[in-house]
Amino acid sequence: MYREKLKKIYDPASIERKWYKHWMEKDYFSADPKTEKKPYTIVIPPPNVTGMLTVGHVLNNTIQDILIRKARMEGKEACWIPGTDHASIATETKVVEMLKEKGIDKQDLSREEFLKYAWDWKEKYGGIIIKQLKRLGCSCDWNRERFTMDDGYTKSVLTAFVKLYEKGYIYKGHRLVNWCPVSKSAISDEEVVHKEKNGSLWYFRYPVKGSSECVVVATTRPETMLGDTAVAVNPDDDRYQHLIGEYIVLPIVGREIPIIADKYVDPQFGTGCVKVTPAHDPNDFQMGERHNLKFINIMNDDASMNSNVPDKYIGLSREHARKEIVKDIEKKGFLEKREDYQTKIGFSERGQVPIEFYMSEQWFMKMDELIKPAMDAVNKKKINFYPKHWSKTYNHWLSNIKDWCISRQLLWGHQIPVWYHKDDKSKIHVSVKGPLDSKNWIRDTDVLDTWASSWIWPIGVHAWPEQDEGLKKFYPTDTLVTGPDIIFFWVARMIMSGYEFMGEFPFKDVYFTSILRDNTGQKLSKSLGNSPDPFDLFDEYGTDAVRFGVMLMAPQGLDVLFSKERLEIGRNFMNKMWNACRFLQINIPDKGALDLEIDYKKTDLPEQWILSRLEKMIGDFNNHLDRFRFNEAAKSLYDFTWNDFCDWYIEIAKIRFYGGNNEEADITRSVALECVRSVLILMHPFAPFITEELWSFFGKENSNDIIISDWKKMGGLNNDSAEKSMNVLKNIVTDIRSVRSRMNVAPSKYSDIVIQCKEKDKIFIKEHYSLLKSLARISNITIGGDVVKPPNSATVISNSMELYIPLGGLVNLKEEKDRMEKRILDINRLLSNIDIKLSNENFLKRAPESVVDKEHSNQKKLNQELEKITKNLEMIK
RNA sequence: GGGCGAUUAGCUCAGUUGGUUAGAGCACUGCGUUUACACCGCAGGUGUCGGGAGUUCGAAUCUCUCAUCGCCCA
Repeated sequence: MYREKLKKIYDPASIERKWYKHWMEKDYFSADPKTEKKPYTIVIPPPNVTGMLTVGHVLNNTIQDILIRKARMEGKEACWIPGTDHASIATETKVVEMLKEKGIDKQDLSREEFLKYAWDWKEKYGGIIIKQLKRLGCSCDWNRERFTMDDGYTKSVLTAFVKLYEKGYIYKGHRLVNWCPVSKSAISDEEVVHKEKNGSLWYFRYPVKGSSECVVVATTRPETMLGDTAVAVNPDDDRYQHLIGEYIVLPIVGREIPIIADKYVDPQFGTGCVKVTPAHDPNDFQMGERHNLKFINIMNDDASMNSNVPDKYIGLSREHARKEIVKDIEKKGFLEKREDYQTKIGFSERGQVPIEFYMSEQWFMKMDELIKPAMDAVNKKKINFYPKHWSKTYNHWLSNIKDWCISRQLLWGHQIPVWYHKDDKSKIHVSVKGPLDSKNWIRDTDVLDTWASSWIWPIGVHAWPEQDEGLKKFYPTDTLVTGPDIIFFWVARMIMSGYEFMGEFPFKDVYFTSILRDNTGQKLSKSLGNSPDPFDLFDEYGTDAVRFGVMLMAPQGLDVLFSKERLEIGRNFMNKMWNACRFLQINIPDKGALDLEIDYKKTDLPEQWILSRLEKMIGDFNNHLDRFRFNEAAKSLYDFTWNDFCDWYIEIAKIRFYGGNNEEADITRSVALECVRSVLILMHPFAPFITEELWSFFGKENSNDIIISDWKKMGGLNNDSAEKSMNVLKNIVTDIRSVRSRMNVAPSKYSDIVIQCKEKDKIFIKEHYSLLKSLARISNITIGGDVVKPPNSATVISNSMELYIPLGGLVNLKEEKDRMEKRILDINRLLSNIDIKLSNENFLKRAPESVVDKEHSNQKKLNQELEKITKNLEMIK
């Protein structure tokens, strides 16, 4: 059958489009819940719906695609469920900014009006990242694409809320929460980023009422003094005993506040006397509760001063208020001193401004029962982490967990399914559908934390709480691939919700990807502008090359310094593969040759060797993938293909193809085809496009597309003795080339060679004359036990044979001598190390026999070599 | 302060359960355009495996300790 020829130049762009379209048309990606086949499922970590693809996504999604494509080829029902996340704060922030540019203030819009804008925004930008994932080659089941704010998913989220509410796990409380003054919403502990900042510590004198005495308190936040409702000392602190129970007249404000005794106060720190602001500090909050203090909230939701402060400060920003307070305190003589002070400040991850501790009414989720099975899952290895050291971080977080603040004062998200009766606010209704007499009720205005939406992703992508066939077949999933930065936000919480609602953990293995950094060590991120656009990389190198290059550079568990240059290795490899195939194609006659079967009995040493190497590579490759060592799998494939197959076997194949023996040539064809096909199969998950393209040329007649071809496993072609013998030949070839290169013999010239060796070696060498002659560029070989060294010849000892290459005047005796002397030094060093071992009785007694044998045989080999070199060195002297 | 990780060739990094004459890519040097590939081939040089101690017959690999750097949590 006629097949068209491979193009001389490999052009990634055209074949990428072609094959993705083909796969979609053939519907290879969709997963059938009705099949008998064993499922293999992954749910994508849903990217932000309005996000763009980053190099991090490339890494993460390539790994998932590798796992899914491999599973599909292994005959499993591979199901990769894609989708996007509504990313409450991030999206709302963007929409608010967009509105601002249009001159619209969010405050002036109703909920419905704002949501209309937000959905428009989502429609406009929502599809981008999905298109990008397709360009990357992801074989997701696109029929199952989900968005966390779809109706079905929303129903799941609200169901989860209602169930937990009914169980008593969700409650409303008036508490101090982390407050982001930019988004004007509560945020969770995990969304607060602590940063070390240079600040000041101010010491204020607070006058004691009815006395001339003052106490000195220190603070990093002077403006909060407007909300002070006590001063506290340690009950055992002798310095202040007489003041406990007395009152302070708060400067500027004039409020009288008590001096209380509380063990929380560290007498060693500062003056041992602290101001207490219960409405703006978590520790002070607790003291406030213990001592029944007043809670005075001094801020608006944007962190400006509210009407609970003296008139002149009302409306000032916290920064401005701070300056004014310090100025006024100083003016009134209450400022003791100011010191430089390093302090950690919590920043809002999204708003990029310092958070406030702010009193407000919020919804919380109790964690104490939910965490128990979740900890168990990882500790008892029902879920395995790769790399496993993340389980420590996981445990530490879970054992220090506090109740989760799940409400957000935002509009974009899942509105909390709680209704308050218009006539009696204390009457509440909690359900998915809402009250029947809805006109009598008002719904809670808050939305859920995005993570309280996405924590049910593995079940919400199906129709949970309905037990639909998708849920039954594809839950639990098999592997989760995600970044370690969301281990708390998402991974831990999915484990909790999965067990809570399904009684089964949502996945078996969690692979934590590398974090990509630039060459200064900074994390690649869009906001820093140091992340290249993956599309530029695809254009420049080809998508397969980027996928392969990224997989090659990302070892399990370590961060990666990413640079474009490191992708070149991927590109070069694709080019190498392409050209190796082209070579093969040129040398395979059109008719029937593609269906040649290997007859192992007729194979010669190089064939046995390359098949054995292939066999080992297949074993290693599978082994690495089973342990999620993607970089090592890629490396095994690369090494075999380049160093064994291309550098040696193809060169040997040329001898066969051009040698005129058709039977030999056909054996070579069958073996080379086996190698190429195996490599293509294993390589397909890493580089799907080029392998499908090449497979269309090299698959057997009428074979399936590679994407659904059978996976490659070891098949018993291991042959250690062939590998050993072949290594002898390869060493001889390399040694001869090395001599020729050193002596500046032109590569185009052929030389003669004289080999002095034992009879056994002579027989072996004679069998492989043609191979040696061709690979080492030799015209005549003289071989035997009694041959003599020709004059003016260079010498090399290879595998206990002495090789002489007559070179006439070309021999550089000085160089020959230096080289031999250097080698003698090396050998002596190695021998003395061996001597030390072999003269150690404990080594002989305790080391395994094979190790001792190896030392003996090395010793023997080295001694033989030493003897021969010494002899030859004598000859040149 | 607690936890985790890193430190191997000029650079970027592999190195599985202790036994290799410690590897790769890039960079560098020399030669080369032999009909798969210059995104190539052949040949070549480079290391006290961060310091110190310990366990062991044997340590890049295990333990302890110190140093430097990074990340996470308080």
